[in-house]
Amino acid sequence: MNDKTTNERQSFSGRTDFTSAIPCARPELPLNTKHGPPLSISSFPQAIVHVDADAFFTSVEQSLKPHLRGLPVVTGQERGIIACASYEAKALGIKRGIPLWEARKTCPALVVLPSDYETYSLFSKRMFNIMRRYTPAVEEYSIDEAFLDITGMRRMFRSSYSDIVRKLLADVNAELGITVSAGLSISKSLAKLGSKFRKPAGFTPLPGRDIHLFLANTPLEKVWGFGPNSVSLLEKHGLKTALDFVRMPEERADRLLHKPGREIWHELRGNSIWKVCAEEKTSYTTITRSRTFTPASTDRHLVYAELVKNAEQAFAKARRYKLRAKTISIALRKNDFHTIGLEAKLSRATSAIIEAMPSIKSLFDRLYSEQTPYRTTFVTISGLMDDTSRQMELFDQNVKIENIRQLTATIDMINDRFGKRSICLASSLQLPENTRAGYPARIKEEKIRKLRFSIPTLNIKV
DNA sequence: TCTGGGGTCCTAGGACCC
DNA sequence: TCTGGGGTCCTAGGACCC
Repeated sequence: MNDKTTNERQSFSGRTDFTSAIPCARPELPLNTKHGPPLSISSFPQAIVHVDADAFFTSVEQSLKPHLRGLPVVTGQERGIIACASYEAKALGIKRGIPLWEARKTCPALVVLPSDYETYSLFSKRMFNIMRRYTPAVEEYSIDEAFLDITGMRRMFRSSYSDIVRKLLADVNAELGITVSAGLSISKSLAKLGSKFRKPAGFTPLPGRDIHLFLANTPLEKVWGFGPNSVSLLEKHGLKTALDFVRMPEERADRLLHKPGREIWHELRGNSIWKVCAEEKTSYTTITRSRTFTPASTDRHLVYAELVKNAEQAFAKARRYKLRAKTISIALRKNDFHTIGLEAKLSRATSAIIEAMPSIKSLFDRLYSEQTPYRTTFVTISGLMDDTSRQMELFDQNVKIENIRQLTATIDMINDRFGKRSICLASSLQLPENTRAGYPARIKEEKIRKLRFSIPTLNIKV
């Protein structure tokens, strides 16, 4: 028996350090009777890393503005709600999602900044580029998270997987002045659990033979893919930890939670189901733009203008990705958060908002009711398809369509050069009467349908 | 958790066809 | 007219993610 490794095995429940490398040769360990034998892993083990930046937005701000380091900083000024809190702010009990006035009450010295997404995106890109120096298999999962597949990289770097990750974290820290945390294991789910285990600037390797010990201390809600509904269902069946979940037969996991549950079951056992996907996102199935305005408004023109603004942005994004939309839906959210919507199919898929304007106007007129305060407007375009092929339909007014295409392209160019909304639709400017756009793509009357928005499920634990 | 903004995937069930 | 079985496609709604 080996004392060192025994200590390491206890490290998940005790808070001691756990930084052993995945591929190190260690003597066979005695079975831990409490948590049972290790899980058997059938697939070829891969080395997957999950990197998660610590309090990303505020870290970027503190990196760029050294006088903010060590201070409680939050972003989200423009919304009045905290989007990100620095670790100094978190230490004072200030969390994401709470209103600013409340946070200021707790901490009068709080530094409140507006969110600067362009800068954050730039840092994000730099961070991913640092990762690509280690492996081309980098999946940009979100602005501040990535998965890396470093399987087979040990020889090239002449070091263990753990040391590769440590070096990567050090590079990010040195070059960007921000800290990130990482997990290293044999599946995405496990790597993700690892990166969350110790933050900030933490690194948790999770070797296959110790998975069961880690899962024994992982509550269900920490598992990637288990939301409130799945957790409450599993708890009703007497489960408490991720280990309870993976110890049940696969068929039972499948019966309770279907395909997603079955996949999580495999992932947590170290059978990698979800591959690291390094391909850049090139398309969308839906594009949504929404905006909340405070206070809520009963002003028809304002609400309509906000809606049109969303539509303009949604179509602009569609054009950026060379897509056109067949379906458009709009929704309005009332002050009580009740949300109503309508959806319609266009007679022809389009990427030009002026073609869709009659439909938007018509949907809005049906949906809007006077004297009702609305707080949010939504526009979603879907049924998106490739817009690069110029297929003219036989009976369409081809000249008109081509004119619209050229007009739209010109407007895009001007807005690119002189800034967003240099040219925009008059109806998005809250003018009293909207100009009628007499363009051909109209909704088919019979195609309009009501949208239902479900109220978030309440999970009451008995 | 006092509620911003942007997405994805899965499943069940119905329509439709042979 | 009655009848069987099976496949595909689409839609609505649920659940989850950052």
